[in-house]
Amino acid sequence: MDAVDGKPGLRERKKQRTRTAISEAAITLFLEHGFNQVSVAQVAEAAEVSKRTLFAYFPTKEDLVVHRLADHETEIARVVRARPPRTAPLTAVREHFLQGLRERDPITGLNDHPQVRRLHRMILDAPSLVARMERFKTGAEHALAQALRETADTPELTARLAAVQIVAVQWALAQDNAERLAYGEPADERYAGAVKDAEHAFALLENGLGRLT
Amino acid sequence: MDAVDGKPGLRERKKQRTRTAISEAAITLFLEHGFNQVSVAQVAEAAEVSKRTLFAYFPTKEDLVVHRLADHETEIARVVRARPPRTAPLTAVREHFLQGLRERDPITGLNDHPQVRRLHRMILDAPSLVARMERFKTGAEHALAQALRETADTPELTARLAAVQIVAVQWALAQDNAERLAYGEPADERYAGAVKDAEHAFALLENGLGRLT
DNA sequence: GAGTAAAAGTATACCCGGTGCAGAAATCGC
DNA sequence: GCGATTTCTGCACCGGGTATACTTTTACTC
Repeated sequence: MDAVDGKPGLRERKKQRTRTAISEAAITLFLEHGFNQVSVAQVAEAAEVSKRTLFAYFPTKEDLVVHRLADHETEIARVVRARPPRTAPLTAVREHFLQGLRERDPITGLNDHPQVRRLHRMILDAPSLVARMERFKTGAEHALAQALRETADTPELTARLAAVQIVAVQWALAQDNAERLAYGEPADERYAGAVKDAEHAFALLENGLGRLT
Repeated sequence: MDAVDGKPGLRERKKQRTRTAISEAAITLFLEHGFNQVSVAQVAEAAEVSKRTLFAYFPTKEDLVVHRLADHETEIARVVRARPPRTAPLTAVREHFLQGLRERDPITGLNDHPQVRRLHRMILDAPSLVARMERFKTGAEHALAQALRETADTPELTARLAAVQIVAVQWALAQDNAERLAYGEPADERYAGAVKDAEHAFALLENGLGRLT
């Protein structure tokens, strides 16, 4: 068995296969019966793997779900780093979010595909998953703060403050959208309002809460 | 056994005593050995109560610690509601936070009493407790948003956005202070810097991130 | 291509947080 | 005192997660 083909050896390929097998078995069962209603033992059995092996791939039950979102954790930070020269970080983030709305990126909360909605519902119904998402937010804040420090040489504290505000606002927008779709509003119908709300929110971020009396 | 004394009957008094007995046994053991190193069974034994009874008083292990902070969850909201007429909500929150700094209120992160510091360390060392604190933040956001809606008739979305920003910033300030004290800086020495940072942070909230390039 | 070190997987037993249940014990109201 | 109600308890159980000791599989080398 020469390595004529791609780089990864048999071992790596097998590992990858088991990993996706476990993940897919998990998602399937969780979507069907709910996160709390399915035990990891059942997932392991469905994936034809021992419980111990499952935990070798995913450190906790929650990771079976959230590992798919790991990439988004640093997304805002990447957007800030990759922004065109002489562009304010906030502008870059806003444009990125608006683009997400146009593309119905699930992370904006504006995607009403049944799969996405069911996933959303599943997460909201499981407190431990919600808590895990919060940790995600924290990670995004740290990554963004670092990006701000490094690309806009913002002072330490200012970077942290700006980061937590930006992440919090973006999260709130997404939640608001998702909430409305959960109530049955179609994404295409919500789109205009979502854009207006986003623009309002980013304007608030840019100009501050000073107007509030 | 007449009820010559105060109102609460024997039953209520006993319940209250058991409750504090459990809580204090828990805090003592947790501070001494660490949250994860002590099992609820040990806490129950120390409080001379069955495990089942412990869970009748505190729904989860984490609650043994966090129930003491329950009051702070709605603190910001109360401050906003109780603000003098014609005062901006943000002003009220800022003044309250500055007062907290002066009084070394533990919630500002500027209290270096050994007890407080050990508690802080204990929480940070236990992921499940950190997660629980996040839920606290969420509760504070909701309460504040409602207060803004009701006392400044801020539109729904604006209230939510302002609330998440304010809570996030205040939390970040407290964390920054606590972090520095954890490094050994005395509270009295940190005080001036903490005030300056807080004023900077609230100015940022008021005037927005527009200056950021 | 056989042999072997290293890696991956398994079975089993265990710890801990949390719950259901059935009955004992304490408190209350009269 | 006495019955009704509440509280407490012991025990068995579930599910997530880990330790240990063992077998299987892959990779490397001659």
